[in-house]
Amino acid sequence: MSDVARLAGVSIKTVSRVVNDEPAVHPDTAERVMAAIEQLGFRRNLGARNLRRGSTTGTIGLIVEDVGNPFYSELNRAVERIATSFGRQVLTGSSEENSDRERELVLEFCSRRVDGILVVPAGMQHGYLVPEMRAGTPVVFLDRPAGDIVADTVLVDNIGGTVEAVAHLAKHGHRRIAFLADSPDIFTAGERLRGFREGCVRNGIPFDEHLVVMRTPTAESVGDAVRRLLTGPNPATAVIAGNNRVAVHLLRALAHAERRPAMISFDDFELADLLDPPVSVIAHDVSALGRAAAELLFARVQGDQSAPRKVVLPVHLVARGSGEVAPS
Amino acid sequence: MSDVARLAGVSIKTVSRVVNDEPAVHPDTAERVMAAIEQLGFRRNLGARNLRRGSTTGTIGLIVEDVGNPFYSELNRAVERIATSFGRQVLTGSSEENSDRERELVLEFCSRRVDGILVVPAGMQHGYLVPEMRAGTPVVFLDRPAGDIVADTVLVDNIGGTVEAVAHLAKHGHRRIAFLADSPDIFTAGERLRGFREGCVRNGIPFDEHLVVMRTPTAESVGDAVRRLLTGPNPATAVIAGNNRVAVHLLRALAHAERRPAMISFDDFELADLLDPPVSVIAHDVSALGRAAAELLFARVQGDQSAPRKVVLPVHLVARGSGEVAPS
DNA sequence: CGCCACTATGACAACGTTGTCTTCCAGCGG
DNA sequence: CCGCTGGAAGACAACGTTGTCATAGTGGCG
Repeated sequence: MSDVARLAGVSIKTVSRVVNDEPAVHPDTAERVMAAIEQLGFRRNLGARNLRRGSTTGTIGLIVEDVGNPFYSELNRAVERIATSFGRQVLTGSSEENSDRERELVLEFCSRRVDGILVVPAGMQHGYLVPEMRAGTPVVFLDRPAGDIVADTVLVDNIGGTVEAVAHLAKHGHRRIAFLADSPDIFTAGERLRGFREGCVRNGIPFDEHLVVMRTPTAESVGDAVRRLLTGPNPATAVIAGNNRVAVHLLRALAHAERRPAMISFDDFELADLLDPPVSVIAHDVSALGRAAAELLFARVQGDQSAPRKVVLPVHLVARGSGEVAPS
Repeated sequence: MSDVARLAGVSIKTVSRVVNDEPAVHPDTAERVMAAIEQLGFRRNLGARNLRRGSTTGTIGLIVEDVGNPFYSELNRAVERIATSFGRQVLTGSSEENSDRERELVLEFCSRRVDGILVVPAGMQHGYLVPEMRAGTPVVFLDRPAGDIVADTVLVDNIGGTVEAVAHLAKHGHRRIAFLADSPDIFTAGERLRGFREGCVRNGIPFDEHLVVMRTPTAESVGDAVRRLLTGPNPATAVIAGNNRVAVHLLRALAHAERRPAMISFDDFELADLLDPPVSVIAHDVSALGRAAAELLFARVQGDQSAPRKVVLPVHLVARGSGEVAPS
């Protein structure tokens, strides 16, 4: 800036006035300054500006499990849209389902003085956030709640959705329904399991823990589960996939099976409708999830001091065929 | 920091020494300072630190068309991995295929003094980048080249891949091959069209521009194209989809068609192998694309001054069935 | 002609850090 | 007892901005 000032023959303050479109600058002077800016390729340093003004940095942080997972990237996009509408930029990070990494990312974002943080938490302990939140950084949890603190949270109806899935399969005659989900450490997986139990109870289906497999979904883990649950003397006739990753691995494992069970996936996913048979899903609006969380965050950023809110978004069953197969 | 200093009964500089793990601080003093930091929830302001030290901000910018598109989110993830390994954070932004928005994002990132920028350019004019690059912000273009400046670029072999697709279809007897791609303004779409022409020439297929449709892919635009190209007296017997978005819309448009053409998609996509028939694709390693670009960027960040590089990554045909259908 | 109001500009401090230099004090050898 | 060394800590300036206040010039009005 001082280079610009020297070149334009004005003081540094006048340059500041010009870049900030302040009035009270003579048009000729402004012209000279602009020319100097152009010539030197000057660009004001936002970091210094924010420091001096004590203003917000105009950034928010978003932490998800994996920005490459279509579910989270859709979330990311929805958040970005809202952020853009509020003139903010988004710092993203993948926690890789590791609570240490989550913590590291959050604290790093706080050091950067983001205006707020959206987090799909990996861990169950969030005490480390208390000083940050007290210091004025709003935090909104999405898809999963905070472990041990009260904070704004936006979730989907995990239990209700899974209950509905069980009911749907029961209606089509299934009595042996398998439940394949991610590790029970993950909130959504645990809740969906609860919904699964509840659904069994409500539909008079005896809950059989041998039909439940909860592990980080990989081709191997899901393949193993499929072999175990769907063969033998008393196999499952239907499967509920606890999330989109499980569903994809499940589909691949079933691709060459001689007998395919009925199937319902929690989470919709691209092309589910074009498979053969099309995959029935418990769908929810991922964009709405991101939007709701981001809007809540910006309300906080703008000073909303009301009590922490908990929002639960609805889910709905989309019957496409795979869940309507009768047991054989 | 001065609050911490006051509480610990030391000078502000000593606090600085403690938070920076500098030696020459008495253990007892350090203890007192740490306690004060804990008690006050102090977190050092990275912005101020970077300003004072004149160091880099530890962030890079990534601009893609749409962070929600699985192709770009995979790219994003690969970039994030490299960035993390270099201790950097990633600011992301979606240009929405709008060159003004691209420019805005780039300049905003520059104002924030990112250490470097990765961009999948939307526009063809990048003169605005010259001052920024001269000022020392490295920029690497990925998936598409810069319009009118020389800069590091990482691409995939668009032409070669499409030539291969045509050859494959020709080998299975197709002579009327349609080419459906995104708007010709987009570099990759244009290159793939060139590959398509070249493939036709090499295989003795007369190039028929009526079989080429290049428009932003939506359900409508692709649906229209399908109706036009695949019905009538002399329909196409095979289709090449110019990218993953076109492919998805194409599949949906073909879902209920009585006669399905052979099909090959440029870009692999999730579940392509599980459709019926499985979709043959021109695959390339999206993660490798992001990795290569990010590694090149960090080489520049660390002072590599060599001439701008242009990297072209290979592609390969994955035959799964949809491209091996004989013409009817 | 003197005073005022107003416009255009600049000097200076401060934002939260950290690098440099200085100060203070204890311990030690001569 | 003196001077020297080295460890511990502080004073101060500076990073690139901008808010506040001061200053210089200009034109109008009584």
